[in-house]
Amino acid sequence: MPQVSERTIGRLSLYRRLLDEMRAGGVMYAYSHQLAAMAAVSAAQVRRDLMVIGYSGSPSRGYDVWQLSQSIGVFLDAPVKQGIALAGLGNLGRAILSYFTGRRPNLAIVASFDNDARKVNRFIHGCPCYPSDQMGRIVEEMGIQTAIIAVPAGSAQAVADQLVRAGVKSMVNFAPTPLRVPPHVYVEETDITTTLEKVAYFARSGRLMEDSK
Amino acid sequence: MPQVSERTIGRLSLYRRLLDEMRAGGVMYAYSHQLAAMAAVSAAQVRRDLMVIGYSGSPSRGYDVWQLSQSIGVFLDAPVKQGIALAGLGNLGRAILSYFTGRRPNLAIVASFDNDARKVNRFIHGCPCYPSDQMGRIVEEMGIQTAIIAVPAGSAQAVADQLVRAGVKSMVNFAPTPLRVPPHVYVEETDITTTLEKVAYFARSGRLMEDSK
DNA sequence: TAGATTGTTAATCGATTAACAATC
DNA sequence: TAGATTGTTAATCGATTAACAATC
Repeated sequence: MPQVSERTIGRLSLYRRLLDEMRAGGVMYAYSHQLAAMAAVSAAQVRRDLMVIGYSGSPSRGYDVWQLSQSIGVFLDAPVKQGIALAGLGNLGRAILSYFTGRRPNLAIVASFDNDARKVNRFIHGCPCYPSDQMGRIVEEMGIQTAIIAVPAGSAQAVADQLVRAGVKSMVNFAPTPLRVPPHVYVEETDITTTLEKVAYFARSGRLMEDSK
Repeated sequence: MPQVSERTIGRLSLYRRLLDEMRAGGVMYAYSHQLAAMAAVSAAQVRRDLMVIGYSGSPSRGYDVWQLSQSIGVFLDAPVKQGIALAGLGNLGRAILSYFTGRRPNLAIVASFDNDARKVNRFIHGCPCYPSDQMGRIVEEMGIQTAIIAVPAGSAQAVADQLVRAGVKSMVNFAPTPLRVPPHVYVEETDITTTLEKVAYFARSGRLMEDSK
């Protein structure tokens, strides 16, 4: 398998979503420039990304929508079921859980953790919720390698450390504090305050976009 | 004011958060390499970013933590109060609202919108919730230029169109469908499915990180 | 065929890093 | 002073785009 950059992975995921929408609309073939317009990238970029995963289009008809969606799936999806752990079942944790449940066949949040006695030892959105102090043991036993951190900033680092010790290899961090992890662990930071600050800034200045046109 | 890239804005926001933590811990001066380690960038990058906003450090003591935090604020923060609209008060909308309330003095979610009769015409987390069909009028009257989209995928584009017509210039989109907007509008896409797919991919392959070391 | 696409390479572009004289 | 920092420029790196022969 080729070495694929983070951005390419993100775009492939997006292409698949767009393709699935097209397929639902009865479209059978798509040209690179159509996909490009929807994904807001260049047509050459689309072609290059698809080349990377070894998929070819036809000069006359473009890309077969269904087959391409399948090919992206082969590349992106877990070959076997891959469980995800969710730390923290506050508003955000529950939103993620309810939103993600059932989206991808081989990718599911299989265990969640919280301190709140009212949530613990129950099923929430179809997912079992365990007490936080058993997180390390359960994650290790289940062989979970991916985790979502949706706990308050104050406990995020401690939770991350526990997860890494339990064998987790990649995480999404929603807590507003950057995590320090060993180099072999991949962390995607998604901080809402930073995002809002950025967006508010561009609402005021707006110049970057104008200049690029 | 200089032209500043999207990434730089994001890093500045992060530096400020780190500086504020340091300040809370009683630290008065910070060197570029300290900030760099915490933000996971190079020291030269930190220096360059701070140069961009016109802030200088001292070769002997590094950067004054309090003054630097202030300087970043002058650059990043809204000079006057800047209101944000929130479309959709499901789990995710409420999580964003409760999380962001009171974080930034001049940046606040001042109006939220939903269809649910049980939420409408009440204050939720201190923010008024209005019926969705009045969104355009209210956003326009309040002069709101930034919006958060936290509605289901099916209605996201229609909501975005309404917001753009009402004068919104930048948005954060949490709905799992890319938005089409005029070129003068800035949109930050934050799709949780894509993020999870990406992170799960790197849990399996993990090669990108190993190679970069 | 003619036309618009494709895969693929070369050129471009921008961000990041490395290097170094100036500074405290 | 000596040492470690700083601001600032040049070199590097990687991603993106432009270009074009090959293809249907």
